[in-house]
Formats: sequence, structure tokens, C-alpha cells
Amino acid sequence: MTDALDPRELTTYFALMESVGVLEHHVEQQLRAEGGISYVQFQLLARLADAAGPLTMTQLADGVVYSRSGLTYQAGLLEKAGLITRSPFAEDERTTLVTLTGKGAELVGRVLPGHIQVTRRLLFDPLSDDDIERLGDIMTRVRDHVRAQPPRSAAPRKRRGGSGSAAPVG
Amino acid sequence: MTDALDPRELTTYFALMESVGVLEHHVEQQLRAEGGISYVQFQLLARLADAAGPLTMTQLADGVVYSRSGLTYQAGLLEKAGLITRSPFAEDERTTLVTLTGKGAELVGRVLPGHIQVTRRLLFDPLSDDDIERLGDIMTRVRDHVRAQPPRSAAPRKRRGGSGSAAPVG
DNA sequence: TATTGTTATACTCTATAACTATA
DNA sequence: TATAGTTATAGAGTATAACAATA
Repeated sequence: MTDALDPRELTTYFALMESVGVLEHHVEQQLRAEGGISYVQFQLLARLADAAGPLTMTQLADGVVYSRSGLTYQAGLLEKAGLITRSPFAEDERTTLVTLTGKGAELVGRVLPGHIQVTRRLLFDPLSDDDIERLGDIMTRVRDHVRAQPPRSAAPRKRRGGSGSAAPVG
Repeated sequence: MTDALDPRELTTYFALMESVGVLEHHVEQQLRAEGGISYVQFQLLARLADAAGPLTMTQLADGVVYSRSGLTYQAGLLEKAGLITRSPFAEDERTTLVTLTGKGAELVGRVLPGHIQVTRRLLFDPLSDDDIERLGDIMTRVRDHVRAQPPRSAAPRKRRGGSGSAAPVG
């Protein structure tokens, strides 16, 4: 449990977070303008498109939305907009299955090219093919690692840690 | 302007965004619990700590907050909490200088070790030293690239693009 | 008892536009 | 005219807790 702050790690971390923050902001604007959806909504739709079949609410949420209620809220919006449908799952009646509609798939297809363009312009432009491959390799490993991490996203923690929490600023 | 979707780029991009999303969420929780601040607030304080001197509001915001009002809001909270002070700048009286207080510096110092720990556990654990160095190199280039990008963050765009915008989901 | 999902509610945060003041 | 910052306000999004229903 070394506390020493490796400056190389710190630099890497801050560059990563700032870059992704700016990228995400630009991507949000593109999605909002061309598709009328937020980035979270895009992630949910894209995940369904990728799955090529229905997902349960929990599967859908994992790594995207971090509270059950937030997920229900987003699913409600997407359903109201006709982009997904929700239906019961006979084999486990607690579960809700989420299916991408044709309209939803169409929206993903319509929005993706511009999305890619923004990503190219901001993220890939200054990188070589080798950089991209290496970055993909690294981040795939990180993603698998964080996915394997104990605290499941949609399952809220119960415990309130022994040392208490600091007084909030807001 | 190629629209073709290079699958390698897409994989890289999605892995990057999901990883950082999860990392940011964990970091938010750590900051909230140990320091009572949000990630945006941490970024602002850390930027001031790094600058080792006052910054203007605009310099402070760049790449962190994307609207002037959002910045004023956050600065208001931080000032109320005694973590920063705002003062006029004699050489340009439109400008507000933001200074980190001792309490603010103390908070950054107090929160940083746990912050690093979370980052290590989620981001750096599955990476080799060489990966980290390469990732740092890549993301530093990307950060410099996005910083150089035309649309300055705190300066809102005026134009409303010719093709109009899509109907919002919400 | 644990898990899946929904609802109600309170709160945080962001963005838009209108405004002030200085360059 | 353009830039720096503030204010008011409205809207989106998130989290907590209480709830119902199934495993």
C-alpha cells in the first residue's frame, strides 16, 4: 500500500482524464445535435445494438449507469421515445428484458458516423496506427479489469465505512 | 472525410470511454467520502495547486467546466467552503483571480493519497511499467491536441448549424 | 433473505440568456 | 465590439430510500 505519488502515473492519469473529459463533451454535443440523445443514452442504445438481442436491465446498466433508479429513468425516456421496449422475461419474472426497436437501431446508425468523426478529430488524429493499436490493447485490458472489480455497479453498497465522510462542499 | 467505421478504432474508443467512466465513478465516491468534494471541484483545486499561484477564472475552467455560469457556480461553492478566494486583477479589471487557500491546499493533500490508491487499483494494476509510460505519452499528445482545438471551452458558440438539431429524447 | 426493478423525492449540476463592466 | 465574469432560471440527471414481487 505505497502512498508515494509516482509522478509518471499522476501525469498519465491527469492527461487521460482531461482528454476523455473534453472528448466526451464534444461527443455529447454531436449526439445531442444529430440524435437528440445524451451520451449515456447513446451508450445504452449502442450496447443493445452490439448485443444483437435483448438484455436485462442490469446487464444493460453495467458500467454505464450506477444506480437502479437512474437506469429506470433512462429506460423510461428511451421507451417513451420509441427507441426500446421493455417486456417481462418468463424464465425469471423479476427480470425485465430490454429490446432495441427498429427506430432505435436506425438512430444508432444515423448518429454513429458523426460520432466517429468527432472521435477521429479529437482522439485519433494525433496518433499513429501503432499508437492506436497499443492504446486499444491497453484500454481493453483495463476495461476487463474494472469490469471484474468487486462492487457491481447497479448493486448499491450497504456499508458506510468506519471513518465516516467529510463535510460536503455543496 | 471517410465515414467507414474502422473496427479497431471503435473498439479502442469504447474500451477507453467505459474504463474512464467507471474509474471516474469510483474516484467520485472516494473524493466525496474523504473530502466532501466532487471530481470537478477536485480538478479545479488540483489545477490551482499545480499552478502554484493564482489563475484567472477562464484559465481555471479550461478543459474542466464548459460554461461560464457553471464555473461561477463551482467557484462560489469552493469560496463559500473557504477553499479558494477570488480577487480583482489590477492589470485587467474584467478579470477575477482565483487563489487556493491553505485550507484548500490541505484538502488536496489530504485527498490525494486515497485518490491515487483508487487510480492504482482500477487503472494501473493491470498495466506494466512500459504500458504506463506509453499510455502517458499517448494521452499527453492527445491532451495537447484537444487543448489546441478551435472551440475554446468557456466561450460558447454562437452559430446554430445549418442542418438543425434532432428532436430530444428527454 | 437476496435480487430485480419501480417510484417518489431531494439535490446537484449544467446551460441559456440577459446583464454589468472593462478593453 | 469583444471579452470576463455574474445572476436568474429552467431542465436534465443522479442518488437515496421505501416499496412490491419473485427466487
